[in-house]
Amino acid sequence: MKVKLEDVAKAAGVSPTTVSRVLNNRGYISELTKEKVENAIKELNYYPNDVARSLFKKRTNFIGLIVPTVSNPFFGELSLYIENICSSLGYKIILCNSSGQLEKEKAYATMLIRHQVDGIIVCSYNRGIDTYKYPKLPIVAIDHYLAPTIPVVGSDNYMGGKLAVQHLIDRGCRSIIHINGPLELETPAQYRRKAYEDLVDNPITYELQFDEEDIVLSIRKILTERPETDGIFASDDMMAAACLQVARELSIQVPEQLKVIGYDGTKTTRSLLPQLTTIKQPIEEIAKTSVKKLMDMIDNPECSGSYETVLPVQLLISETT
Amino acid sequence: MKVKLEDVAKAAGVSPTTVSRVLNNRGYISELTKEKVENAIKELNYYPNDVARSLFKKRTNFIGLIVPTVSNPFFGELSLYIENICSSLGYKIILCNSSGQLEKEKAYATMLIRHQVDGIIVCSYNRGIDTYKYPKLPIVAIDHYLAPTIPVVGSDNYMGGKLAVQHLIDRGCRSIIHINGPLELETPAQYRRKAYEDLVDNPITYELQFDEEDIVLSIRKILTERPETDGIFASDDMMAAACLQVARELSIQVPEQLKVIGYDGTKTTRSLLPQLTTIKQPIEEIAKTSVKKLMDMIDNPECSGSYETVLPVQLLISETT
DNA sequence: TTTCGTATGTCAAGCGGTTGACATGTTAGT
DNA sequence: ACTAACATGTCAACCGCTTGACATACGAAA
Repeated sequence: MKVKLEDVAKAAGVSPTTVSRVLNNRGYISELTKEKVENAIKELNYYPNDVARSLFKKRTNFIGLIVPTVSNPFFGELSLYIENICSSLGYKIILCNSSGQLEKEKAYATMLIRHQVDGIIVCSYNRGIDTYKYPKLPIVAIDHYLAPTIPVVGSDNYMGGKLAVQHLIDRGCRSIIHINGPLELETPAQYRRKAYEDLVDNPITYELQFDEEDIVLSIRKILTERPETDGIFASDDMMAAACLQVARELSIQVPEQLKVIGYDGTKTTRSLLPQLTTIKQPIEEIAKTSVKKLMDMIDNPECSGSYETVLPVQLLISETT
Repeated sequence: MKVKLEDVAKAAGVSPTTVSRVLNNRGYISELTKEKVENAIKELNYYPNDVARSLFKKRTNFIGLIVPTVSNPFFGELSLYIENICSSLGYKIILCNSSGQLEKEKAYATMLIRHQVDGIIVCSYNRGIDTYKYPKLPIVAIDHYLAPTIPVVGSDNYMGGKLAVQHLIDRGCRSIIHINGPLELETPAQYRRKAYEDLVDNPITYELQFDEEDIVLSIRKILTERPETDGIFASDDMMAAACLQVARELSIQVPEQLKVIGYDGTKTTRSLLPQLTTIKQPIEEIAKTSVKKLMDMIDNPECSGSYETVLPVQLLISETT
């Protein structure tokens, strides 16, 4: 049987209440008693049961984190920062990889509520999940509009798109295309596209819907069909990498014949593919801001605060443009 | 106030016991009652409190996952698979990024025990954390020897090292060095090094201890000091990428003058740096096996099963060798 | 008619810890 | 000697749900 508070009390020769007092630093405790209790805890190898504690306190110190997949460098990095910050604040992360699937995301949201999480950070695709309307559950969305009442933290996507496209134009590109994934529906990321469409005369946007192999396939098709293309603004670095790969296959010289710019600028990308010109998102800032916002909402259930936070992005020029 | 089981009972005009029966599919319930209860649940927007349930059941369905950092593609991918599999089995993941720091890892282990996790999967560096000796807590380690009793799942590191080094030799390298991080102490990954040292006449292993910039710095130093080097076996793809970067800086032609082989072969690396020759670890298999093993231990507290599982690796030849 | 399986209800204990109320005793300060 | 502050204890309620025990009905099969 597991050691419980009562056992500690017996071993220390004090009452359960006293042990609880020591554990929670409440009321009056003499140094002596405190030591006795602490010794008993060590000797019995006692760990307080946080499930019981949570039940009583109605506070679990759990935060749900829903991302499409942590294996993507952007979300991986974001998750790392979010987890680190939360951990330093005494919160724990329940990790959910939704794969961008509505059903999965719904199931995760339900699970999180049942587990009485204190709040949720969502950076996944799907709208209209009623679960998010659960009374006063603090939720922060990263780069996605979930509902009119849910605050959004993200980077300046319009500016990012503008920086990227303007850079391609400055480098002399005349036939620029834009490639993005299926992710960008109803998200602030649509502003990247908006910027592209605002800056370019005959904007052509490709929306690639499938998994990786399909993406390479699609890009090959695009580049073959539109050989005049001399600039690609990809909506993330993985897409940009796929473009570079296809360009190599087709013996298209980058950056001479074709310039490619990505988006995200994660550490991983910068390590593995430092040649890639890209727009760097302030991932750590996004993490900090979302956690801070969430904490505000948790501590202050009514105050809504600013609805949308937009953080600055940065153009990282390298060798693909 | 939150809706509770009792409220549902009232709304449905039945007893709490009956609601619980519907919720848990126990005992006799007529279709009619079931419907009444389910309707009440929907109308009241009721979510059962899993904290209370866990307390009673002494089962949380939580699995702790300790990794150095999910932002590393290898651990990110591993975490994704582990989470997906667990999720499909009704388990939730508590994510812990230890940064390889002993103190952090200890704190995480304690936290997980307090939260009554049903099991822990560890793929972090540190040995000798007493917490892992907590009575009969099911633990599986990935690629790390934590304690004599804790089962280890990993890939065939010796074979991986051998494949890598033999490949370099076959490609004509005569002066091969090995670079690894600080991670490889007391881990099966040391066998990669062992293989290297077994295959090469004058083995020279560099252990890089610091963060990324330092790594690039160190590699630059190494390549400058040992210009005769014509082959590098890096202990992971990130290191290999750093080598490639430095080679470019120093105008060393890869693969003509220098051949580089990495280790891990994650999807991310294969997307961002498809040119890299590397040893591919069976990440999904590692995830599956560890989860399965953990589940066995959870369901079957005594049975220990095989202590070490070794999964096959694969040489992916590309353009850097 | 008896008995069994079905369907529901009431009740109370329990999971492990927290907390407030209240009692009692010890010190120290005035 | 009297009052506070300090130190500890007992007791019971509570967090929300589960479960076993037990009671009560109803219809159907034996």
